[in-house]
Amino acid sequence: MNVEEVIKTQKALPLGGKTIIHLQLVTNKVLESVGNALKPYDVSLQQFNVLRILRGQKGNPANLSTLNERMVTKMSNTTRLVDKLISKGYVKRNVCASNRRKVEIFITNTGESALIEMDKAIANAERELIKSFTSDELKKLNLLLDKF
Amino acid sequence: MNVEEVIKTQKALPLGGKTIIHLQLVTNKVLESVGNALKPYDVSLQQFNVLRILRGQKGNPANLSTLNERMVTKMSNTTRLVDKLISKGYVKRNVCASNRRKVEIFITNTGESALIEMDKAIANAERELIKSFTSDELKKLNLLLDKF
DNA sequence: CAATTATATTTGTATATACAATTGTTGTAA
DNA sequence: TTACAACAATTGTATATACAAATATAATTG
Repeated sequence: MNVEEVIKTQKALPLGGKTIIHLQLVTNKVLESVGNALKPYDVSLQQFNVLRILRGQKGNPANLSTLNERMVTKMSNTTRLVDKLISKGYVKRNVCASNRRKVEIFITNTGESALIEMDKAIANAERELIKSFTSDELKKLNLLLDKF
Repeated sequence: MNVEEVIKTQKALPLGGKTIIHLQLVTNKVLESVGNALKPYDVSLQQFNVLRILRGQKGNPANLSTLNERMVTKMSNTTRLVDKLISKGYVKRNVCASNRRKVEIFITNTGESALIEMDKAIANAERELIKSFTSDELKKLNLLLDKF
């Protein structure tokens, strides 16, 4: 992906600015590809992400603040995101007995099995995205990204 | 920026998936920082981007399709984005005389001087974002991003 | 030259996101 | 024990974005 070509600019961009734009373009591509992979399951990347977090809880419930902390993008209205997952039957929500301010959110069996399918789709999309990288290059890339 | 720490996961992520998440996290940070830099000028990153494209035209008008092609993120409703820039007095729009389907969009003098201020703010934000990088590292990062 | 197709933009609508205000509950200190 | 502050989630509202449909103009073709 050549930045100058994608945004059709004739003059070379300064290195810093180019990097910033480059990151945005690559991330756009990633989000589009991953979003498409999830389309058949009618969930957004955020929703998928929440399902994965809930599975990671291994039966223990998560409350909203926990979800918010662990999501890739914080979005303040996790309530409504969970509402959507509930309406699809993928998660359940109870008021926490010991502290009625909190809620307990669980993934359902339906959610778990749907998630297994989504995992496959996402794995394919990811494999396709990084197909030009060697494992060493990916490591280098992660080390560089760590510097941000 | 340590991915596992940010999303508070205990187990190590697979390299490919980690890279994908890493890119999102870094880009979130970039967008937040750049967005904050533009806040005093009451323009979004997209709007700033359009102003820069128009300046690059050096007096020549741009029509909507040209803008769309050159924007970092395509968004289909460039009309309304331009509406907002017009309401701020930063750009002007005329119907193209030779082809009445097209519009001609120009940056105004007000827009040019505002843009100079925004440039400074963006340059500061970018400098801050990439402060831990050597120029060589930035080059390497761009080469790796090209592989997507 | 009338009808059709292609082009360029605009508009409508649904969904997503950000931010602030509100509600309900719990903890705490006078 | 009654205020008051802190906490957790929810709701309201404005703005942003994505996608499809509609409008207006121009080009093409029989």
